[in-house]
Amino acid sequence: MKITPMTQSLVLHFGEMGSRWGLNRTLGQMYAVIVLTEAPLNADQISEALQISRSNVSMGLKELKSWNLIKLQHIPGDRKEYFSAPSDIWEIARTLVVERRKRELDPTLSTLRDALMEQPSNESDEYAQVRVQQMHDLMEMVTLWTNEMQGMSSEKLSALLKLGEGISKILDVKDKLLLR
Amino acid sequence: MKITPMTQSLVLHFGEMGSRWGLNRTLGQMYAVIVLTEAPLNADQISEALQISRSNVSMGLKELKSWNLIKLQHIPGDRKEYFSAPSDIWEIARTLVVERRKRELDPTLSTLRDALMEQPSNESDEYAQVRVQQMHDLMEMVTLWTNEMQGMSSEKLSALLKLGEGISKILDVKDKLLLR
DNA sequence: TACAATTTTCACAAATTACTGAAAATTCAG
DNA sequence: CTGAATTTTCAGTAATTTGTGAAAATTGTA
Repeated sequence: MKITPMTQSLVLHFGEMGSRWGLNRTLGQMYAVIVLTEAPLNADQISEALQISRSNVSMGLKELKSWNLIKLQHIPGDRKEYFSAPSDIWEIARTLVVERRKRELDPTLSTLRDALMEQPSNESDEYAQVRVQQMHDLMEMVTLWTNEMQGMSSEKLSALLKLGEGISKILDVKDKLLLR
Repeated sequence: MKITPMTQSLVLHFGEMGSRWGLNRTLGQMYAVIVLTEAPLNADQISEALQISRSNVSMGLKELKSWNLIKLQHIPGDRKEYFSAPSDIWEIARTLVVERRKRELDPTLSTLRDALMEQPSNESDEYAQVRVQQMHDLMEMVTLWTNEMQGMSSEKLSALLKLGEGISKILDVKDKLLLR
Protein backbone atom coordinates (compact mmCIF):
# COMPACT_ATOMS: atom_id res chain seq x y z
CA MET A 1 0.00 0.00 0.00
CA LYS A 2 1.38 3.38 -0.93
CA ILE A 3 0.42 6.50 0.94
CA THR A 4 -0.15 10.03 -0.30
CA PRO A 5 2.38 12.79 0.44
CA MET A 6 -0.06 14.34 2.87
CA THR A 7 -0.50 11.15 4.86
CA GLN A 8 3.21 10.57 4.59
CA SER A 9 4.06 13.82 6.31
CA LEU A 10 1.47 13.25 9.02
CA VAL A 11 2.82 9.76 9.59
CA LEU A 12 6.33 11.11 9.95
CA HIS A 13 5.17 13.71 12.43
CA PHE A 14 3.27 11.20 14.52
CA GLY A 15 6.38 9.06 14.47
CA GLU A 16 8.41 11.90 15.91
CA MET A 17 5.76 12.53 18.54
CA GLY A 18 5.31 8.86 19.33
CA SER A 19 8.16 8.84 21.80
CA ARG A 20 6.69 11.77 23.68
CA TRP A 21 3.44 9.90 23.97
CA GLY A 22 4.78 6.88 25.80
CA LEU A 23 4.78 4.91 22.58
CA ASN A 24 7.74 4.92 20.23
CA ARG A 25 8.43 6.13 16.75
CA THR A 26 7.20 3.06 14.91
CA LEU A 27 4.09 2.73 17.04
CA GLY A 28 3.25 6.36 16.39
CA GLN A 29 3.64 5.87 12.66
CA MET A 30 1.62 2.70 12.67
CA TYR A 31 -1.24 4.25 14.53
CA ALA A 32 -1.19 7.31 12.31
CA VAL A 33 -1.59 5.26 9.17
CA ILE A 34 -4.36 3.21 10.73
CA VAL A 35 -6.25 6.25 11.97
CA LEU A 36 -5.89 8.17 8.72
CA THR A 37 -6.95 5.33 6.46
CA GLU A 38 -10.63 4.62 6.14
CA ALA A 39 -10.36 0.96 5.21
CA PRO A 40 -9.06 -1.59 7.72
CA LEU A 41 -5.44 -2.54 7.05
CA ASN A 42 -3.58 -5.81 7.32
CA ALA A 43 -0.06 -6.24 8.57
CA ASP A 44 1.48 -6.48 5.12
CA GLN A 45 -0.09 -3.23 4.05
CA ILE A 46 1.25 -1.46 7.11
CA SER A 47 4.66 -3.00 6.59
CA GLU A 48 4.72 -1.76 3.02
CA ALA A 49 3.32 1.68 3.77
CA LEU A 50 5.90 2.37 6.45
CA GLN A 51 8.77 0.37 4.96
CA ILE A 52 9.34 -1.63 8.09
CA SER A 53 9.68 -5.36 8.52
CA ARG A 54 6.70 -7.61 8.88
CA SER A 55 7.93 -8.78 12.29
CA ASN A 56 8.18 -5.21 13.51
CA VAL A 57 4.58 -4.66 12.49
CA SER A 58 3.58 -7.75 14.40
CA MET A 59 5.20 -6.46 17.56
CA GLY A 60 3.68 -3.04 17.06
CA LEU A 61 0.20 -4.45 16.59
CA LYS A 62 0.63 -6.47 19.74
CA GLU A 63 1.36 -3.32 21.65
CA LEU A 64 -1.46 -1.33 20.07
CA LYS A 65 -3.76 -4.16 21.11
CA SER A 66 -2.51 -3.91 24.68
CA TRP A 67 -3.44 -0.21 24.54
CA ASN A 68 -6.93 -1.10 23.26
CA LEU A 69 -6.37 1.35 20.44
CA ILE A 70 -7.21 -0.88 17.51
CA LYS A 71 -10.06 -3.10 16.49
CA LEU A 72 -9.51 -6.43 14.81
CA GLN A 73 -11.81 -7.48 12.01
CA HIS A 74 -11.95 -10.07 9.30
CA ILE A 75 -12.81 -9.62 5.68
CA PRO A 76 -14.89 -12.40 4.12
CA GLY A 77 -12.81 -14.71 1.97
CA ASP A 78 -9.51 -13.38 3.34
CA ARG A 79 -7.56 -15.14 6.04
CA LYS A 80 -5.54 -12.09 7.00
CA GLU A 81 -6.34 -10.03 10.05
CA TYR A 82 -7.40 -6.45 9.45
CA PHE A 83 -7.12 -3.57 11.86
CA SER A 84 -8.81 -0.22 12.19
CA ALA A 85 -9.09 2.59 14.71
CA PRO A 86 -12.39 3.59 16.32
CA SER A 87 -14.23 6.00 14.09
CA ASP A 88 -15.11 8.17 17.08
CA ILE A 89 -12.12 10.32 17.93
CA TRP A 90 -13.47 10.79 21.46
CA GLU A 91 -13.31 7.10 22.02
CA ILE A 92 -9.65 7.14 21.05
CA ALA A 93 -8.97 10.05 23.39
CA ARG A 94 -10.78 8.36 26.26
CA THR A 95 -8.84 5.15 25.76
CA LEU A 96 -5.56 7.02 25.57
CA VAL A 97 -6.21 8.85 28.83
CA VAL A 98 -7.28 5.74 30.66
CA GLU A 99 -4.40 3.62 29.39
CA ARG A 100 -1.87 6.27 30.18
CA ARG A 101 -3.24 6.54 33.67
CA LYS A 102 -2.84 2.79 34.09
CA ARG A 103 0.77 3.00 33.04
CA GLU A 104 1.75 6.33 34.55
CA LEU A 105 -0.26 6.67 37.72
CA ASP A 106 -1.44 3.32 39.01
CA PRO A 107 1.98 1.82 39.75
CA THR A 108 3.07 4.99 41.49
CA LEU A 109 -0.10 5.19 43.52
CA SER A 110 0.63 1.74 44.82
CA THR A 111 4.23 2.62 45.70
CA LEU A 112 3.07 5.77 47.45
CA ARG A 113 0.62 3.76 49.53
CA ASP A 114 3.41 1.41 50.56
CA ALA A 115 5.53 4.33 51.66
CA LEU A 116 2.68 5.70 53.72
CA MET A 117 2.40 2.43 55.62
CA GLU A 118 6.00 2.62 56.77
CA GLN A 119 7.05 4.01 60.09
CA PRO A 120 9.09 7.17 59.51
CA SER A 121 12.56 6.66 60.93
CA ASN A 122 13.43 10.31 61.45
CA GLU A 123 12.20 13.78 60.66
CA SER A 124 13.34 13.76 57.06
CA ASP A 125 11.18 10.68 56.55
CA GLU A 126 8.35 12.54 58.19
CA TYR A 127 8.65 15.33 55.68
CA ALA A 128 8.88 12.84 52.83
CA GLN A 129 5.69 11.21 54.00
CA VAL A 130 3.87 14.52 54.01
CA ARG A 131 4.81 14.98 50.39
CA VAL A 132 3.94 11.41 49.55
CA GLN A 133 0.53 11.93 51.07
CA GLN A 134 -0.03 15.05 48.98
CA MET A 135 0.98 13.28 45.80
CA HIS A 136 -1.15 10.32 46.70
CA ASP A 137 -4.26 12.39 47.27
CA LEU A 138 -3.81 14.29 44.06
CA MET A 139 -3.22 11.19 41.98
CA GLU A 140 -6.19 9.49 43.51
CA MET A 141 -8.42 12.36 42.46
CA VAL A 142 -7.08 12.17 38.94
CA THR A 143 -7.83 8.47 38.96
CA LEU A 144 -11.41 9.10 40.00
CA TRP A 145 -11.72 11.59 37.18
CA THR A 146 -10.41 9.28 34.53
CA ASN A 147 -12.79 6.61 35.76
CA GLU A 148 -15.61 9.07 35.45
CA MET A 149 -14.42 9.97 31.99
CA GLN A 150 -14.30 6.36 30.95
CA GLY A 151 -18.03 6.02 31.46
CA MET A 152 -18.95 9.28 29.75
CA SER A 153 -20.50 9.37 26.33
CA SER A 154 -18.59 11.18 23.63
CA GLU A 155 -21.26 13.83 23.57
CA LYS A 156 -20.93 14.51 27.25
CA LEU A 157 -17.16 14.52 27.13
CA SER A 158 -17.24 16.93 24.25
CA ALA A 159 -19.66 19.17 26.13
CA LEU A 160 -17.39 19.13 29.14
CA LEU A 161 -14.35 20.13 27.16
CA LYS A 162 -16.27 22.80 25.31
CA LEU A 163 -16.96 24.47 28.62
CA GLY A 164 -13.46 25.84 28.43
CA GLU A 165 -13.29 28.93 30.53
CA GLY A 166 -16.86 28.39 31.59
CA ILE A 167 -15.59 25.87 34.08
CA SER A 168 -14.55 28.63 36.46
CA LYS A 169 -17.98 30.17 36.47
CA ILE A 170 -19.55 26.80 37.08
CA LEU A 171 -17.29 26.12 39.99
CA ASP A 172 -18.27 29.42 41.52
CA VAL A 173 -21.91 28.46 41.63
CA LYS A 174 -21.65 24.74 41.98
CA ASP A 175 -22.75 24.67 45.61
CA LYS A 176 -26.06 26.27 44.83
CA LEU A 177 -26.47 23.73 42.12
CA LEU A 178 -25.65 20.56 43.92
CA LEU A 179 -27.33 21.34 47.19
CA ARG A 180 -30.73 21.53 45.69
CA MET B 1 24.12 13.53 51.32
CA LYS B 2 22.80 10.13 52.20
CA ILE B 3 19.14 9.27 51.90
CA THR B 4 16.95 7.09 54.09
CA PRO B 5 15.78 3.66 52.87
CA MET B 6 12.27 5.02 52.47
CA THR B 7 13.38 7.89 50.27
CA GLN B 8 15.70 5.53 48.48
CA SER B 9 12.89 3.23 47.42
CA LEU B 10 10.71 6.14 46.35
CA VAL B 11 13.58 7.56 44.34
CA LEU B 12 14.10 4.25 42.60
CA HIS B 13 10.43 4.00 41.77
CA PHE B 14 10.30 7.52 40.37
CA GLY B 15 13.35 6.63 38.34
CA GLU B 16 11.53 3.67 36.82
CA MET B 17 8.50 5.84 36.13
CA GLY B 18 10.54 8.73 34.79
CA SER B 19 10.65 7.30 31.32
CA ARG B 20 6.89 6.92 31.23
CA TRP B 21 6.55 10.55 32.16
CA GLY B 22 8.41 12.00 29.22
CA LEU B 23 11.46 12.50 31.40
CA ASN B 24 14.03 9.76 31.86
CA ARG B 25 15.27 7.63 34.69
CA THR B 26 17.82 10.06 36.07
CA LEU B 27 15.51 13.02 35.79
CA GLY B 28 12.82 11.13 37.66
CA GLN B 29 15.24 10.24 40.42
CA MET B 30 16.55 13.76 40.65
CA TYR B 31 13.15 15.28 40.93
CA ALA B 32 12.08 12.71 43.50
CA VAL B 33 14.95 13.55 45.80
CA ILE B 34 14.34 17.27 45.39
CA VAL B 35 10.61 16.97 46.07
CA LEU B 36 11.03 14.67 49.04
CA THR B 37 13.71 16.72 50.74
CA GLU B 38 12.63 19.76 52.70
CA ALA B 39 15.87 21.70 52.43
CA PRO B 40 17.07 23.03 49.07
CA LEU B 41 19.81 20.86 47.57
CA ASN B 42 22.92 21.70 45.60
CA ALA B 43 24.26 19.75 42.68
CA ASP B 44 26.92 17.96 44.70
CA GLN B 45 24.37 16.71 47.19
CA ILE B 46 22.18 15.35 44.42
CA SER B 47 25.19 13.77 42.75
CA GLU B 48 26.12 12.04 45.99
CA ALA B 49 22.58 11.00 46.91
CA LEU B 50 21.97 9.36 43.55
CA GLN B 51 25.52 8.22 42.85
CA ILE B 52 25.67 9.90 39.49
CA SER B 53 28.29 12.17 38.03
CA ARG B 54 28.34 15.84 38.69
CA SER B 55 28.03 16.57 34.96
CA ASN B 56 24.97 14.38 34.70
CA VAL B 57 23.37 16.37 37.50
CA SER B 58 24.17 19.55 35.67
CA MET B 59 22.41 18.31 32.54
CA GLY B 60 19.46 17.07 34.56
CA LEU B 61 19.06 20.38 36.35
CA LYS B 62 19.15 22.15 33.03
CA GLU B 63 16.24 20.05 31.86
CA LEU B 64 14.27 20.41 35.09
CA LYS B 65 14.70 24.16 34.69
CA SER B 66 13.33 23.96 31.16
CA TRP B 67 10.28 22.22 32.64
CA ASN B 68 9.90 25.00 35.23
CA LEU B 69 9.82 22.31 37.89
CA ILE B 70 12.51 23.64 40.20
CA LYS B 71 13.25 26.89 41.93
CA LEU B 72 16.76 28.22 42.21
CA GLN B 73 17.82 29.87 45.43
CA HIS B 74 20.99 31.01 47.11
CA ILE B 75 22.08 30.42 50.62
CA PRO B 76 23.87 33.36 52.30
CA GLY B 77 27.62 32.82 52.45
CA ASP B 78 27.54 29.94 49.99
CA ARG B 79 28.36 30.35 46.35
CA LYS B 80 26.66 27.14 45.31
CA GLU B 81 23.26 27.10 43.69
CA TYR B 82 20.48 25.40 45.61
CA PHE B 83 17.31 23.93 44.16
CA SER B 84 13.95 23.05 45.58
CA ALA B 85 10.52 22.06 44.32
CA PRO B 86 7.43 24.19 44.88
CA SER B 87 5.93 23.42 48.25
CA ASP B 88 2.45 23.41 46.74
CA ILE B 89 1.88 20.08 45.06
CA TRP B 90 -0.87 21.60 42.92
CA GLU B 91 1.60 24.01 41.47
CA ILE B 92 3.78 21.10 40.45
CA ALA B 93 0.83 19.31 38.88
CA ARG B 94 -0.24 22.42 37.02
CA THR B 95 3.23 22.95 35.67
CA LEU B 96 3.53 19.35 34.63
CA VAL B 97 0.26 19.43 32.71
CA VAL B 98 1.09 22.67 30.95
CA GLU B 99 4.62 21.65 30.04
CA ARG B 100 3.52 18.28 28.77
CA ARG B 101 0.91 19.95 26.64
CA LYS B 102 3.59 22.20 25.17
CA ARG B 103 5.68 19.19 24.28
CA GLU B 104 2.99 16.71 23.35
CA LEU B 105 0.19 18.72 21.80
CA ASP B 106 1.41 22.07 20.51
CA PRO B 107 3.75 20.75 17.82
CA THR B 108 1.10 18.33 16.60
CA LEU B 109 -1.58 21.00 16.55
CA SER B 110 0.61 23.02 14.26
CA THR B 111 1.25 20.07 11.95
CA LEU B 112 -2.45 19.30 11.84
CA ARG B 113 -3.21 22.87 10.84
CA ASP B 114 -0.70 22.62 8.03
CA ALA B 115 -2.35 19.46 6.77
CA LEU B 116 -5.75 21.15 6.83
CA MET B 117 -4.48 23.94 4.58
CA GLU B 118 -3.49 21.50 1.89
CA GLN B 119 -5.66 20.64 -1.06
CA PRO B 120 -6.67 16.98 -0.82
CA SER B 121 -5.37 15.16 -3.88
CA ASN B 122 -7.86 12.29 -3.84
CA GLU B 123 -10.53 10.73 -1.71
CA SER B 124 -8.17 9.05 0.70
CA ASP B 125 -6.71 12.48 1.45
CA GLU B 126 -10.22 13.72 1.97
CA TYR B 127 -10.83 11.09 4.59
CA ALA B 128 -7.49 11.83 6.23
CA GLN B 129 -8.43 15.49 6.45
CA VAL B 130 -11.68 14.66 8.17
CA ARG B 131 -9.75 12.79 10.81
CA VAL B 132 -7.17 15.53 11.06
CA GLN B 133 -9.94 18.03 11.63
CA GLN B 134 -11.39 15.90 14.42
CA MET B 135 -8.02 15.53 16.11
CA HIS B 136 -7.35 19.22 15.71
CA ASP B 137 -10.63 20.26 17.30
CA LEU B 138 -10.15 17.92 20.21
CA MET B 139 -6.60 19.01 20.87
CA GLU B 140 -7.56 22.62 20.67
CA MET B 141 -10.17 22.10 23.36
CA VAL B 142 -7.61 20.39 25.57
CA THR B 143 -5.32 23.34 25.02
CA LEU B 144 -8.00 25.77 26.12
CA TRP B 145 -8.53 23.70 29.23
CA THR B 146 -4.89 23.60 30.19
CA ASN B 147 -4.71 27.34 29.71
CA GLU B 148 -7.67 27.72 31.99
CA MET B 149 -6.03 25.42 34.48
CA GLN B 150 -2.83 27.41 34.39
CA GLY B 151 -4.60 30.45 35.77
CA MET B 152 -6.53 28.59 38.43
CA SER B 153 -5.63 28.80 42.08
CA SER B 154 -4.66 25.59 43.81
CA GLU B 155 -7.83 25.79 45.86
CA LYS B 156 -10.00 26.03 42.80
CA LEU B 157 -8.15 23.26 41.01
CA SER B 158 -8.51 21.06 44.03
CA ALA B 159 -12.21 21.82 44.22
CA LEU B 160 -12.61 20.95 40.57
CA LEU B 161 -10.90 17.61 40.94
CA LYS B 162 -12.82 16.83 44.09
CA LEU B 163 -16.00 17.07 42.09
CA GLY B 164 -15.25 13.61 40.82
CA GLU B 165 -18.46 12.02 39.73
CA GLY B 166 -20.28 15.22 40.53
CA ILE B 167 -19.10 16.52 37.21
CA SER B 168 -21.80 14.61 35.40
CA LYS B 169 -24.53 16.12 37.48
CA ILE B 170 -23.15 19.56 36.92
CA LEU B 171 -23.04 19.06 33.21
CA ASP B 172 -26.66 18.05 33.25
CA VAL B 173 -27.73 21.35 34.70
CA LYS B 174 -25.06 23.64 33.36
CA ASP B 175 -27.35 25.39 30.89
CA LYS B 176 -29.68 26.56 33.59
CA LEU B 177 -26.67 27.88 35.39
CA LEU B 178 -24.88 29.71 32.68
CA LEU B 179 -27.87 31.23 30.97
CA ARG B 180 -28.81 33.29 33.92
C1' DT C 1 41.01 42.70 37.79
C1' DA C 2 42.61 38.15 39.15
C1' DC C 3 41.62 33.83 40.49
C1' DA C 4 39.44 30.13 42.85
C1' DA C 5 34.95 28.08 43.09
C1' DT C 6 31.36 26.47 40.55
C1' DT C 7 28.73 25.24 36.55
C1' DT C 8 28.37 23.88 31.77
C1' DT C 9 29.72 21.73 27.59
C1' DC C 10 31.09 18.05 24.75
C1' DA C 11 33.40 13.98 22.65
C1' DC C 12 33.43 9.50 23.63
C1' DA C 13 31.83 5.24 26.11
C1' DA C 14 28.21 2.58 28.16
C1' DA C 15 23.59 1.16 28.43
C1' DT C 16 19.20 0.72 26.64
C1' DT C 17 15.83 0.21 23.20
C1' DA C 18 14.21 -0.89 18.61
C1' DC C 19 14.50 -3.64 14.26
C1' DT C 20 15.38 -7.60 11.41
C1' DG C 21 15.35 -12.21 9.25
C1' DA C 22 14.84 -16.84 10.19
C1' DA C 23 12.53 -20.22 12.51
C1' DA C 24 8.67 -21.70 15.34
C1' DA C 25 3.90 -21.59 16.31
C1' DT C 26 -0.76 -21.02 15.06
C1' DT C 27 -4.73 -20.95 12.16
C1' DC C 28 -7.99 -22.66 9.06
C1' DA C 29 -9.68 -24.49 4.38
C1' DG C 30 -10.03 -28.64 2.17
C1' DC D 1 -5.79 -34.48 9.61
C1' DT D 2 -2.69 -32.06 6.39
C1' DG D 3 -0.34 -28.42 4.78
C1' DA D 4 -0.27 -23.80 3.06
C1' DA D 5 -1.09 -19.22 4.76
C1' DT D 6 -0.39 -16.24 8.31
C1' DT D 7 1.25 -14.57 12.69
C1' DT D 8 4.49 -14.61 16.51
C1' DT D 9 8.78 -15.22 18.76
C1' DC D 10 13.52 -14.52 19.43
C1' DA D 11 18.58 -14.07 19.09
C1' DG D 12 21.57 -11.08 17.09
C1' DT D 13 22.47 -6.48 15.33
C1' DA D 14 21.62 -1.69 14.58
C1' DA D 15 20.20 2.70 16.25
C1' DT D 16 19.32 5.73 19.86
C1' DT D 17 19.70 7.51 24.27
C1' DT D 18 22.09 8.29 28.47
C1' DG D 19 26.23 8.94 31.43
C1' DT D 20 31.11 10.24 32.18
C1' DG D 21 35.49 12.77 32.78
C1' DA D 22 38.14 16.37 31.15
C1' DA D 23 38.24 20.83 29.56
C1' DA D 24 36.02 25.26 28.83
C1' DA D 25 33.13 28.85 30.47
C1' DT D 26 31.11 31.51 33.97
C1' DT D 27 30.56 33.50 38.42
C1' DG D 28 31.49 36.22 42.33
C1' DT D 29 34.72 37.72 45.89
C1' DA D 30 38.92 39.63 47.56
